[in-house]
Amino acid sequence: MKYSIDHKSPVPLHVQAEMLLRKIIEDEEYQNGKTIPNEVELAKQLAISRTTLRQAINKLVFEGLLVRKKRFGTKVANGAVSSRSNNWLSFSQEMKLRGVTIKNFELHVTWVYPDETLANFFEIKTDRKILKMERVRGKPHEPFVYFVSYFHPRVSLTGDEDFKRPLYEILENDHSIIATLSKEEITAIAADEFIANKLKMEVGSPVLFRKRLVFDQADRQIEYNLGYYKGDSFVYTVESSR
Amino acid sequence: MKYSIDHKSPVPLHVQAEMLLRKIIEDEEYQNGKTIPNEVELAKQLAISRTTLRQAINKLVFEGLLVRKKRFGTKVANGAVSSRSNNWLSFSQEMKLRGVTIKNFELHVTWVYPDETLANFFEIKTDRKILKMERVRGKPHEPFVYFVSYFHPRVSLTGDEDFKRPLYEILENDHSIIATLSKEEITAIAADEFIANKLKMEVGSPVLFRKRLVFDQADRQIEYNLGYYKGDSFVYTVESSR
DNA sequence: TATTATAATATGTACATACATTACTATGGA
DNA sequence: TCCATAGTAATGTATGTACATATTATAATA
Repeated sequence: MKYSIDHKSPVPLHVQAEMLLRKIIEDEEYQNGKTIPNEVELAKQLAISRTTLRQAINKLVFEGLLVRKKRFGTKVANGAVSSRSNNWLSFSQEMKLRGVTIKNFELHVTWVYPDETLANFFEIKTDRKILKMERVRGKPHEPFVYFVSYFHPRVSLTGDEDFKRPLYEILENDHSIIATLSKEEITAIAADEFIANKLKMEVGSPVLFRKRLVFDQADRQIEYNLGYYKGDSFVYTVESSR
Repeated sequence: MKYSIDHKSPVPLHVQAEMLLRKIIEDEEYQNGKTIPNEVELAKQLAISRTTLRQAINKLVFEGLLVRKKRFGTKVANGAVSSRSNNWLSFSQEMKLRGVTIKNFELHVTWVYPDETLANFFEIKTDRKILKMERVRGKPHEPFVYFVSYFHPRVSLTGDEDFKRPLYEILENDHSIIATLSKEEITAIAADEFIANKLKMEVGSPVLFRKRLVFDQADRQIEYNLGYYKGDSFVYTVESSR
């Protein structure tokens, strides 16, 4: 059998089923509207109950990767290919998909006192220093994002870690923090002198401004992130479902 | 009892439970980190099985409105207040929440032949006319969005319907089409003459440009929507989870 | 006092089962 | 030929049950 599940593994069956379905989704065979095996059959093949399988399928339907249709079956959604919970690709991964090689060619880490807004968001006092990270990304001589991130003290970054690795990887592997929720606000602004200088563009040019609040699995504040994206050269994609 | 479920209603119990939970989420009482009643207890109170209740809770956890914590219970997520599957609020609802009264003060409906891109997206031929809808929204003398929407022929709008009602309501009630997925691309651009005129702003001012592809529950193309939001005066919010 | 078991309480995982609903398919009669 | 009807194949809804696991509070012990 092409796909199977390990009943002795400590990984929950429905999680294994979910991962397995993700593989199926990436499988060429199922890309062109071909339905995946029906629930009853697939459950039997994997030797798990239909209920358990359904739990996994539900999650992917929620993410918009699978589409159910009564009597017909369940198929891979239109354009689900490279999706994989799209919002959560890190910046560098995102860019890689678009065939752009990205470098952090300016990275600046400092410890600062938070202002009112920050202290309030993190629920800490203003005399507690936090880590501030600034990054300019893009190709040298052609930057297109300027990022500023502030991290909650509980993340306990030293400032010396290797920030060339994706940030979410560092958090997951080294700090066991899994970011699960983010709230974002996006608007268009005109570049002021500071930003224009960072992005090597003219003052007044259109900039996509994104504020992102990142929370962990227990809904605790992790990161406060501001991004200034050079207009035109950057497209932000969102996928939402209900 | 404050909340209850109607077992005779044709509405599925888990859907009723979900709606009920949404009410609980909006309830002041549960806003400040207070846990909602535990699953076993709540299921007993509502006279439904724990499994069914869990189905409803899961959905809201997915949406990021509820947070589970073993031994502690399930609580309303940080800042879930006005969320309610945020992405899917219609424009006017969204604005209402922010205390802004919105009017469609310019509405223009025509039938046009699709260009290559559109025909390709809708999977129709270029000689098949489709409905084009243009809207300027905001307060009179202070517009802040210019929308262009194209609809797939299967939506069978006549062009004479009352577009003062929210669009998704029209689709759901009158056409039994439920939009379930949208893909969006957002970027910042400088207003050209046409847009500047529509939004009563200067040429070159920053504009948030949003392209939105809307699909129905069966993953079929429904709407192709372009939005030009006046910079600064509009903030686009996104909530994502994994 | 400090440390270590233990109990209690909530969610987490998993199964078997039954019947409902939907939408397509085939069949049979007018 | 056409239409009504029954069949059937998939997902949808719902329950009852059992045990696992994580976390906190409390009690027992060193």
